[in-house]
Amino acid sequence: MMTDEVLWSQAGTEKHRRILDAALEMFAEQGYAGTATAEIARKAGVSEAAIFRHYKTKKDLLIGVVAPVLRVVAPALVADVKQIMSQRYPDLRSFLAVLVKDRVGFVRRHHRVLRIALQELPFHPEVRAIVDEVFVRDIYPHATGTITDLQRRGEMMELAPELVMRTIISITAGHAVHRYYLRPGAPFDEAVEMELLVRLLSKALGPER
Amino acid sequence: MMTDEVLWSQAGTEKHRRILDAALEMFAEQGYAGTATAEIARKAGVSEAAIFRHYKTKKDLLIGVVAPVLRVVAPALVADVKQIMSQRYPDLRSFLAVLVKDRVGFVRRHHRVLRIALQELPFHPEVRAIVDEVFVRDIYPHATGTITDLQRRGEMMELAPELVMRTIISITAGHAVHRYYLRPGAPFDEAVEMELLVRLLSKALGPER
Amino acid sequence: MMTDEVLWSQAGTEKHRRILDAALEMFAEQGYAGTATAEIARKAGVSEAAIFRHYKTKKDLLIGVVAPVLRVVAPALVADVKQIMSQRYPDLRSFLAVLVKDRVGFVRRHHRVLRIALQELPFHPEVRAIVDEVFVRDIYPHATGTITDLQRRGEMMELAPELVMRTIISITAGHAVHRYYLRPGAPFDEAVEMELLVRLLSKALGPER
Amino acid sequence: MMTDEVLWSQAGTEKHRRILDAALEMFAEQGYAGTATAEIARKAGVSEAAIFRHYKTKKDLLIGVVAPVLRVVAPALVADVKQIMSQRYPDLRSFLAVLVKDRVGFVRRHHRVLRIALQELPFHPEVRAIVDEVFVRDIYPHATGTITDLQRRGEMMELAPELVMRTIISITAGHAVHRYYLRPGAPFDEAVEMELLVRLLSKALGPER
DNA sequence: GATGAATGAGGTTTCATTCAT
DNA sequence: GATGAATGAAACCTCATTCAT
Repeated sequence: MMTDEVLWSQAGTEKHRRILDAALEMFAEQGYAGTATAEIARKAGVSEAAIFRHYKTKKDLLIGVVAPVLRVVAPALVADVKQIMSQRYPDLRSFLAVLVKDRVGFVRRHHRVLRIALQELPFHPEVRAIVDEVFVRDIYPHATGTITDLQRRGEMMELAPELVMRTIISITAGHAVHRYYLRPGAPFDEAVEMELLVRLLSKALGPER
Repeated sequence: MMTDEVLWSQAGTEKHRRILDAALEMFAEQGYAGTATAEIARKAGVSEAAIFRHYKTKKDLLIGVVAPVLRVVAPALVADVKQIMSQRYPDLRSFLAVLVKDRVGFVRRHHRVLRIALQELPFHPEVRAIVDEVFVRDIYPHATGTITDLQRRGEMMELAPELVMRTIISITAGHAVHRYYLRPGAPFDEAVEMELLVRLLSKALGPER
Repeated sequence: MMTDEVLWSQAGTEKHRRILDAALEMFAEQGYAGTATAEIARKAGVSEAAIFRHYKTKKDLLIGVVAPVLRVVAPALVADVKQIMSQRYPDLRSFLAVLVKDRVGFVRRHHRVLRIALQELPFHPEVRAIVDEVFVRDIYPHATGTITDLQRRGEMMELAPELVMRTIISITAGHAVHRYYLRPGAPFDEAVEMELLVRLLSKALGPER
Repeated sequence: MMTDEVLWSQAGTEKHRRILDAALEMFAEQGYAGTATAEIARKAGVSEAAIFRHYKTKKDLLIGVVAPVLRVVAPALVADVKQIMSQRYPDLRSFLAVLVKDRVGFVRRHHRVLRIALQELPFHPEVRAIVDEVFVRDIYPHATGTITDLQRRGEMMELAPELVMRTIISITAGHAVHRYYLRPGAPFDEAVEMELLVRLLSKALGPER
């Protein structure tokens, strides 16, 4: 089960990796502005100066934590989606089953980075730019094609692709926010929850009677 | 149309009100940790010391900004919901139409306080406590009754009330997040969006075929 | 005998004045880059934060130390010079006697600020700008008039006023540099030195045989 | 035309030379305290560690930059002066012509090192020691001899040799300061300026009428 | 012999909070 | 009651210097 820490491809040294791990955890827990570089250094077991050797500023460190996941990992997963999309499914439900499973897994693996990205989105133009870029360039175009295809085949209601995406994201994210943000630590059965998400989305987005 | 600033019932003096207005705006824009008390004082046109006359600490000020809306206003609106719920509707759709309109209006009026509450939720137990309290005490019980009633009448699919609520909140919040958080300033037609929300929720939550 | 410290007209409070005094002394002794704000604070007997309450940055403090003398005091002395210039002297020598005495006194009173100004001149455009401004606007024009007048009366050799000034300044400054910079603390007789300066300048600038 | 960089006789390797060149330039431009060793390393195209292989401390590097010029080059030029002095001149003016030309050339070739030496003089006893040593041991004795000789021959006014030297240095340095320090980059005609210096010095130091 | 990584000490600046006036 | 001044603590960041590789 790949976790965020595995993908510090930029980090050459062991200490560099520890810095990124610590920053990831602290930023997710306390927010960017609420985390002191000294705390990160302490948690990483390095000197503060070591942080600033790798990142000129604290904000560069934030970018260094958030960017890899959004820029390196997201597109990789988009490839999965493309592969998912390129296949034929007997119906909308089977398609959603595969898609939702993939997305839920993505969120599970990267929920801390995603939390940071969302939390800092309104405060840092740089973070917003990365999110925009990934969505507009990598995700949106492919999704549009698949959605219109499903609609042409009568499997999905007529609705602007953008709104279809927003609906899928809303329901999936609602689940994620509840799980990781509002009730962290609460027990839950991922398979059951996923089955529910698929059911709700199938009904909501299925063709109108 | 009532706005956040109107409800500083606690604020006796003009200055006190200006402090709360300034804090509301800065906390929403820059986050709690990213806002200096000096900035708030400057924006409010008062001395920093004036802030600390009314609030012992900066965190007290945060509570002073967030609590009124969640504690005073939310229950007031719950009363509306109760009234909404107590009526009989020809079908699920008409019910959702009224409910969604009410909720969307609430978010429109208080979106800055809501943003602060959500942003600071994970960092301040005090804020989380308020949100929990309002939900568990005021909203959840009433909603449960109404939902089971609708299900008994065959208007709504069988699903734990908590999950029904989460679905309604997810889709409504997804809309709000998009509007106020991801694309602030983008033009949009509230009536059309609300109609869409109702349509999607009707389909998602309607009885299974 | 007025000293630098007297002219902190900008300093409202006792502590503010102590900050400027300490900064003046430390900058003169150790240079701008070689002086820590903590040292200044300690010497002034205030907290470091107090410094940054009055001056946004360390460089602003430098300007705050240098500017008053160059901008407020220099023009005041220029007025003296103007008055000196407007009188008639029996010969070049008596004129130079008055002028040199005035200048030497100025340097004696403000040698620390002048030292700072000269030391930091090449590193800070702001300091250079002030020096340029004072010279070009206040000193150069008046001096030009007087010099050409003396030349018309046959008391002074023919030479571009700018070069006359540079000669006067060179010899006077050479004396000052020796006294305050190269051999600080060495005993010396100001009256004798001044008499020598006048003698050399009279000969150098007198009409050619 | 020899420049500073040529005389790094101590520098065995190419890298060592590049370090000294870079240090010379940065110290002259930004001052010793205002220059980081990292900047020097970057400009020299070597690692910071390389600097500390050659010089134990940053201050040692300063000495390594300043000392060669003052200790190795200055005496060499003193030899020239000695040779200049040992000749007979028809009058003071021709003597000064040769001397001034020599000195002005020296300053032109080494103005950056001289600037550093002057700038750092008050902050580093080591630098002061070198300057003192060169003056007291190499330059002063020879100059004294020559000056008294000229005075015995009636070519020069009666004045303590030290003061004669200070006068020559003041006027020459005034010219240099103007050229390299106050108005760097301004166009000027060295021959004309030198002629002026000789004229002024001849008049100032000539026998009294 | 050279370097990239690392760091302790210290740099400037900001912050929430207090207090004399 | 309100404020301008003040501050201790801590923020982010830089520096000269060392050391494992």
